[in-house]
Amino acid sequence: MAKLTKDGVIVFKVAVPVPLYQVFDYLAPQEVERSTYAPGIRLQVPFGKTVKIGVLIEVCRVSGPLSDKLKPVLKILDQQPLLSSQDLALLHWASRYYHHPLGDVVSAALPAGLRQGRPAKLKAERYYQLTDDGLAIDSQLLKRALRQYFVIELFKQQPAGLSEAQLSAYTCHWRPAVKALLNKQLIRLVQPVMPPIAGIGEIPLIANLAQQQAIEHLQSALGHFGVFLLHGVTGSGKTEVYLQLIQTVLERGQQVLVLLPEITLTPQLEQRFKQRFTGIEICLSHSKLTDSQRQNSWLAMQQGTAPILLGTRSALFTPLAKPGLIILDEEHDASFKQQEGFRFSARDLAIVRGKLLGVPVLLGSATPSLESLHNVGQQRYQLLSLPERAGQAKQPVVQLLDIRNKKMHEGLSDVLVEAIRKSLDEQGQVLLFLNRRGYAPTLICHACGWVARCQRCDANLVIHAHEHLLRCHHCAKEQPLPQHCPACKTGSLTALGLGTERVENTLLSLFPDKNIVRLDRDSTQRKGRLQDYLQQINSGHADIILGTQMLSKGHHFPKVTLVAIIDVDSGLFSLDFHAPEKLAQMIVQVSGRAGRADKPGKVILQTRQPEHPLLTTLTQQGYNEFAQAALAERKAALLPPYSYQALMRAQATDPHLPLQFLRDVAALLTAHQVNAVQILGPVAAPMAKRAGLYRYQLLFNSKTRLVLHELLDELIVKIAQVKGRKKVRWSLDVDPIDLY
DNA sequence: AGCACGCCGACT
DNA sequence: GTCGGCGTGCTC
Repeated sequence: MAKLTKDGVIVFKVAVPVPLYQVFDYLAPQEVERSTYAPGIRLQVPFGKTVKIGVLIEVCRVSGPLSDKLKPVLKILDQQPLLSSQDLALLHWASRYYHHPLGDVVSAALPAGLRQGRPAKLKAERYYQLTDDGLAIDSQLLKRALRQYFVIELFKQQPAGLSEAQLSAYTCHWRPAVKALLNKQLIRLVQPVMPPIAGIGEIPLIANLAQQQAIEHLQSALGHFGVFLLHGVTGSGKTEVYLQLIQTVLERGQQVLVLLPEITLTPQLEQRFKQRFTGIEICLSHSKLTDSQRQNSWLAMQQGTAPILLGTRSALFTPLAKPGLIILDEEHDASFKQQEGFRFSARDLAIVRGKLLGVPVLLGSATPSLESLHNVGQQRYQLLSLPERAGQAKQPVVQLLDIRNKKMHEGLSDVLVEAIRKSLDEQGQVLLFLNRRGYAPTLICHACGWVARCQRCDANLVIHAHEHLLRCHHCAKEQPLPQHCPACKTGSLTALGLGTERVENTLLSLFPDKNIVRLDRDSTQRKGRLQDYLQQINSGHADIILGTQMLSKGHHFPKVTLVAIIDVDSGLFSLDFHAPEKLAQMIVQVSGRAGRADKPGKVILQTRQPEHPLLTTLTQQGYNEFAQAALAERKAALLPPYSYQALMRAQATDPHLPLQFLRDVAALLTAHQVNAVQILGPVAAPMAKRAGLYRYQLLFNSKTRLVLHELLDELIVKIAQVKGRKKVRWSLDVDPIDLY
């Protein structure tokens, strides 16, 4: 097998999708032209007894003796690189930083189809045009089929024809209408001849002074790397800053990558983009799309045929033919961190990517993460503030409501009930927040104290009264709601605590003539249900809106005048040092739903801890003061961002195995490392058993990033020596955000 | 992660 | 005597 020629042999270094910390060498096919050797192309290679699709990382000319293990590449799948050298540099960086195998990292960057070796062809766009009949027809005749009417009107405005992507940009659900019109021979399929229409739809809003300053500052920053934190209170018009800046980038002929926490939860933002950039193709990439839709968005950006991509965290890796700007909205949101497998932070990698591409990165939030604020303090990021609400809207008034020794109606104090009544009398909408779905979190026997526990998790089962069942919120296991206590057979069972279902019942009896909408994962599971409810809320049909976390993300409810957080205390006592930050962000985000338009808003926080410093600082002095205080605490305790952490987790059905594994791992550390880096554990995870698996963890906390990463590098190599490594599932989480 | 090789229990 | 259990080791 070994070859040695006068000029040497060409060897390909290939990233293969296996969890191994190395690249693999292959003999290059002799017949291929030099031009196809570029890194970033996909290759089919033999791997063990199977065949895999890998990505070419490096081309080497080797003239010495070769290892006889080398096998030849089977097939070259791309003529042009799918990933540019900057894309590959980002993946390399991520692989090193997160100590994750490069092959896996490369896989995460490719859409499923390309990963499986399918051709990198953008699906040919179909174009449609009016026929002579279609041109002549009086569209009023189609009024009975509204979609068809709307579509034919569109075609009349665009006599040159429309592509599928353009139709999608104008309207959704156009396919059945187009099919019907084709059948009626009012439109026909034509050869793609048209360039995409470039025109700005909706006219930009008039920006206020702060917005204008932010826009101008950002416009002047285009063309080179820089990180900007746009801190805009809810309703201050961050989106308008994005839109006007994007317009400038498009005019420069460049592309924009916009990352959102959960795009399915922000249809309003997508709508605003479509309205503003009418007729411009806006690509989407999120988990609700099919693989082929995501692949098409990926290729359209990679080839430069589309200018804007809106996507969730994995869209970060989408190649950009003409990169101009990266925007990451709601940068504080935890869903930018992948929580399994390759545990990357899309926010942190966006900054690395911006640097590699030489483009600005814009982070936006009403409640910036402590890390980002710290980076502003370190002058690594530039702060742009939008301190006031756009238009007429006023900041809401926040009240801490002490409910100790107060009369309660299933979690709602008299004072709160009166406030709700008053707001409803004044024709305002009321929004109630309770971050616990189901009827009640605990089912307990009044006679013997038995509690309904999940058999597979260290957790109580939650009562879901409408469905007559008990459900575990950690493993999704369900069982029927028992009628009698399974332990003592005689005792009566009592529901302990509050969930949204229970509060909904209370509200129904307190306000029988009001329309109450409950928004949580249970009530919105059916497709289209969420849209339905949002429609009811925005049309003013809903009087009281009750919901969980869902309410704090992205939705704007302009008619809401009162917001209440029913149980703010439940967030005050977590072990995780990130908890206060998350609670403060939640409170501010939920509060931001109040009084967005002309009506002033009021926010009530029910608490039995009215003196708690987090609550008093936040409500009396605001988020910035809270953040500075929280950062001071982190600094005193030497916690991130003043230290650097990594968490190794291990789990197995037998509790002994992960514990022993992590002990063996800890034993691999040198005396020097044990001195330099704080090592906590191994200990059982806060929820030691979950879905039948016992979980343990080992935490590393280091004053310097370099020392931590050197330790992890050595550890990863040495883990190969640990006997029990195959009997557990282990993972390494760099910069963990929940220590569970 | 796959996949094969390898050494110990209940079956046609 | 075999079929198959999953422990261990390797993949250019």
